[in-house]
Amino acid sequence: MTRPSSRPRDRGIPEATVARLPVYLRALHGLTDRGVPTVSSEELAAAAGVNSAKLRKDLSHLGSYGTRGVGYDVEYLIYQISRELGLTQDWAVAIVGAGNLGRALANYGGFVSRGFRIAALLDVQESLVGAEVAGLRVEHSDQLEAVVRQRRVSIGVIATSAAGAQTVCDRFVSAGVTSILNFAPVVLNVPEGVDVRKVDLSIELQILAFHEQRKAAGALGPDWNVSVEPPPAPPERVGGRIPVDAVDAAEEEGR
Amino acid sequence: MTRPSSRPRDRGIPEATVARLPVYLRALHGLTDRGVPTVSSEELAAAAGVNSAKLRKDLSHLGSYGTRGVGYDVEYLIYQISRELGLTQDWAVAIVGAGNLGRALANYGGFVSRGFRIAALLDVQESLVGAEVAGLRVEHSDQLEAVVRQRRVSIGVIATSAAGAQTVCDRFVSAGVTSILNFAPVVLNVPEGVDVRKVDLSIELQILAFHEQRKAAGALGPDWNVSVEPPPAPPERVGGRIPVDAVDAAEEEGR
DNA sequence: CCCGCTTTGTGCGTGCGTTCACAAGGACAT
DNA sequence: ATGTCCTTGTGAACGCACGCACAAAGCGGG
Repeated sequence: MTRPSSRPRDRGIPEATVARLPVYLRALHGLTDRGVPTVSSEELAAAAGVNSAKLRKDLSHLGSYGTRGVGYDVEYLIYQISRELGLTQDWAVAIVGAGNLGRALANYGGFVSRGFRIAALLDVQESLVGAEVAGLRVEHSDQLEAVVRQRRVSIGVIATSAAGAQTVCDRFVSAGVTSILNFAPVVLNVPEGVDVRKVDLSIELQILAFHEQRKAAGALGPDWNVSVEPPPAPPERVGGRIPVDAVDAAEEEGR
Repeated sequence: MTRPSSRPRDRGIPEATVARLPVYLRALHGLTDRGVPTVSSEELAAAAGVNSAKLRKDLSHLGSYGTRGVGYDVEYLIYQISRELGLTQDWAVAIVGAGNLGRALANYGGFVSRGFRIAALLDVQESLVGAEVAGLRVEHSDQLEAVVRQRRVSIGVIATSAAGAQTVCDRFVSAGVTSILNFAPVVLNVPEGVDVRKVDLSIELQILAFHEQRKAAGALGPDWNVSVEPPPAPPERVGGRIPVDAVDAAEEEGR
């Protein structure tokens, strides 16, 4: 302790910690709803599904907001975490893509309750423009730049198909958006200084499948999954840069 | 190298690697669509948005499937990764919750194209039962256990509200599901041996807000965000278990 | 057959994240 | 005022992950 006060000693909060703060916040909100005034690291950790030592270390990065022998004041801790995450101000969010996912996002209550305000819902498809979703009128994507500037949008959400995502991203960036949440299954290219977070629904399923397979594999012995289908063409190399039309080595029908 | 062959030398693949394999897979599919037969680690890494050394190390965990001086055979690598992830078999998935999110998931093409088959879409709400979504008839949640057993469901997706999530989870588990993908904003309690992956839309936004705030903070100097609203009641402790009405010690305003 | 070019596969150093275990500190009872 | 009890905050050890940089290995040309 170099500082006498209980201020965040260091502005560098580990990424891993930042990612968990919202979880703690949610658990704390649950506690206030139940009228709990004070919570120990052990209890809060259980509610958040983490190790209590990890929780304490995480919280210690924001400052010394607990009372030894007692625990943390729930209300106070909520405020401190919210402030650290920047949730004490409200953030204007624009969602591009009013398909199933875009509509689901617009209707998602978790946004509004955390200081996020859906400033616009945009789509290219004419038939969707003008429709009302979650109290919002769907606007045409042409309006993207105008909307971002006029409504002070600082976070862009991409809920389009993979094909259109990069274009939307570029337009967000050139309009001044520096934080983007991407649901499209593509790797976005952005300049330095722009943050992109990715949520890929199918990736999560694939990770689950991997573990599920492994559980099953244990019961069946190793190598149980080789050749469930004919192993498609082992390396089968022929020339250095074979042109596309060189489809001579047909081999067996791969997969 | 202890093994002469090019089989996965070690069955322990790092989690971080597993999480990236689906990304590589997607990039590889993009390459086949463009007719590219062979790819170097440098190119593939660029397409996947990672470091090329990391990519090579990741792939080395599955075995030695590249050719030095040439690169990787796209088709072959796709097969190997797919097999490792368990995508060569098809997985029956049940989605509970036919709200906006549930419907979005059912319509999401990324599932089917990766070996996942939506076996059922369930909801408690009577008004939704019977509706057709993505070629599926919405069934009542009562059917959960029956559906899981009869259709060999091995992965459960929870797209309900926070309130119902734990119940649905418990029912999945007791019906024998050991892999769960949770979209509800709660920490699920599951027994040993059950894998849960969590996707929380609002957490991602909160992480973005944190970084966005930090960018803005740099320009405004430190402490710019203190007291944008009155700092709510510093610890204000009095007794061990103070009733809500005990509000006396104001202290100095802590922070 | 040999040589040089290209790209893989990996040994190794470094840094981050997690966990243990305990000293420091505050509250309450006596 | 003092001692006991409880919980925080953190020093230190450990383990995983990342990235550099290079040796090993295949390919094509001469």
